[in-house]
Amino acid sequence: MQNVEQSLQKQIVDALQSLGVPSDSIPAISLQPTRPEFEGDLTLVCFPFTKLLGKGPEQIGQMIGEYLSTHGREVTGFNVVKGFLNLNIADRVWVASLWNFTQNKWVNGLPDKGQKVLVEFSSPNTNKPLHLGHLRNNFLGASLSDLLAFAGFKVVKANLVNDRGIHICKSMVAYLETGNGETPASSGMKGDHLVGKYYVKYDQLFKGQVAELVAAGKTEDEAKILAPVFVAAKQMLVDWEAGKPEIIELWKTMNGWVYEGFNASYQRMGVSFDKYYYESNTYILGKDIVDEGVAKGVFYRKEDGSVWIDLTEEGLDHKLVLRSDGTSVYITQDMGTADLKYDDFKMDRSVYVVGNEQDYHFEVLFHILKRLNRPYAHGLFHLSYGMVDLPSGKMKSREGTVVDADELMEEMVETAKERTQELGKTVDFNAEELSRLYEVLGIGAIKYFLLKVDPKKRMQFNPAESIELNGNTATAIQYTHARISAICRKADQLEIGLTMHHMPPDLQKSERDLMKHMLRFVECVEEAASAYSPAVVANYMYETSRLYNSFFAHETIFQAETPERVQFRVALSNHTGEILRACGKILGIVMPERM
RNA sequence: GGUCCCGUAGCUCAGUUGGAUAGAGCAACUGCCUUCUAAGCAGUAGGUCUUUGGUUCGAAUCCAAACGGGAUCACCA
Repeated sequence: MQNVEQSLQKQIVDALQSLGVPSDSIPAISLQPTRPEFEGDLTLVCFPFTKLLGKGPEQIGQMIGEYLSTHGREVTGFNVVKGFLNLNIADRVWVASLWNFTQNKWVNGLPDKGQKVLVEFSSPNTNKPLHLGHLRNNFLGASLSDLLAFAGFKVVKANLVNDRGIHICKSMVAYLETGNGETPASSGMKGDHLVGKYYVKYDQLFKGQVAELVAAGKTEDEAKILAPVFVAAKQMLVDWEAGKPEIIELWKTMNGWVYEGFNASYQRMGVSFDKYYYESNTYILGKDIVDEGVAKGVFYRKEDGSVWIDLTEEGLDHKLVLRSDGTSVYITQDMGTADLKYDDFKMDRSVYVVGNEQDYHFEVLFHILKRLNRPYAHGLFHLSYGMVDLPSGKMKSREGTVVDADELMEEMVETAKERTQELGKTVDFNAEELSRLYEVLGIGAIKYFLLKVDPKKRMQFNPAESIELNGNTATAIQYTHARISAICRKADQLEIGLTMHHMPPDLQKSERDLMKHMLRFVECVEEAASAYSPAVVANYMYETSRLYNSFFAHETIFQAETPERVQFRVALSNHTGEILRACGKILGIVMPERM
């Protein structure tokens, strides 16, 4: 498509010049796909030229149309409706473009861009298991990484694990008080779920103790500070920072259980990392940057010793970067970690996949790093995604409305299994093939469901209805791929080549529509990469699948009139399959050969 | 209250560098499996693009205000 458009754009510029428009006053020419209700393939909007030429848009359209059909080789006809010049493009141009597309092997990835991007995502707390919100984060981060890699960036995937702090101590306190030495092995529970159980336990203990204290005459606020489990958790945090051996030991043990659990979840999710950072190591970082900032005059110190930055020039307010007691706040260690990442990887860009509730935090962080003249400051990007809501609104752990990631994955794989069995097309699959298929379908469905929506937007998930397997879903796309694979298998048997080498004299509408869309693949990937949006790829993939299905339903492949036409349609199918696999690779969705 | 984000079919979402009569899927209703996989295809119905004003040849898209929803504004992380 790019070739066609570029060539036409040049011709249009020529046409305008021949009509007497000076070349330096010609605006950028943009062609758009012709709306289906009109005849034509590409449309030029002529209104912008009316002032340049002093003529009406229809007249201009007529003149440019005539120029293009007499001077160029692509345009075979045209019509002008109001100010819109609709151009018919010769079928052989589409076929040649697609051939060129396949020759370039763009379905394997775009040329190297010579830039490195670090993508930080997942970043879980080690006190509870992953939930639906984490799934969105992880799938976004993983697919963004694959998308950028596909688009030609060198990508580093980083996970900054929040493995310390008061929330971890809460689980530990509850475990010490009520755990009776329970372990994942003894309880049969996944490690992260076991630790999560004690985090919930802590909350129960805490509430009970607060109620008792209130009954004994304390105010609510006093009670919250005096509750013995809270006191114990705070003490434990102090002991942890002091390196008290038995606390460190317990911390390591319980975090170990959590990591085992997380690793199992990550594996099922198909998510992996190149680099792990741990807050237990990074939380001390950043204080030297505070000193540096004070010395440079970027920060200022108040009489009480606290350090601040004035961001009123940027439209924000004054922000604390170090407490009066000299301890760090969140942003202190984020400054330190930013430096650390750059020291480790010297990346050109750094993406943080973090929920939009932290928009303000990252705005502040990025401003600070710019003020500090960090060399990497201009490559920072916060991929801010919306939360996943339930029909009842926000997920609330206290109300038990959290959708657990492991449970959801299990349920969807089960749903995929039931549906597959109902349809009964997999009788010759062995047990291993079946379970792999259920996994691919179930996990794919969740991924697609979460990825097809623009990351920035909040989205809704209804747990009562499991994720659809019909319509705009991964399953339907996977099904299209399985159909294509069947075509390719049959073609193989008949010894028909899978790569395009025959040019049909004319195209059917469904063939042309599919081809025009296929030719937008590169453009789609580039757009998705620059928008940091896997959703662009997901929508493109669905449209590809839809157009193929339409082609598949309207045209016969192996019964086509001539052997050339059969070969062409086989090749068209095969190349569609390549595109679906490429999109699937970007989104982390496996395309099965059969289903 | 300040700042930021969002508001498109009954529901879930596309479409937003300004272009023609705003698109899919689900749900509802009609057709299509003796033929390459019907997890599909084709069709019907469903819209004052929250509202009002502005910018212009042209606005779902840009600007302003209002209304509605959400987030954030900690010496929390």
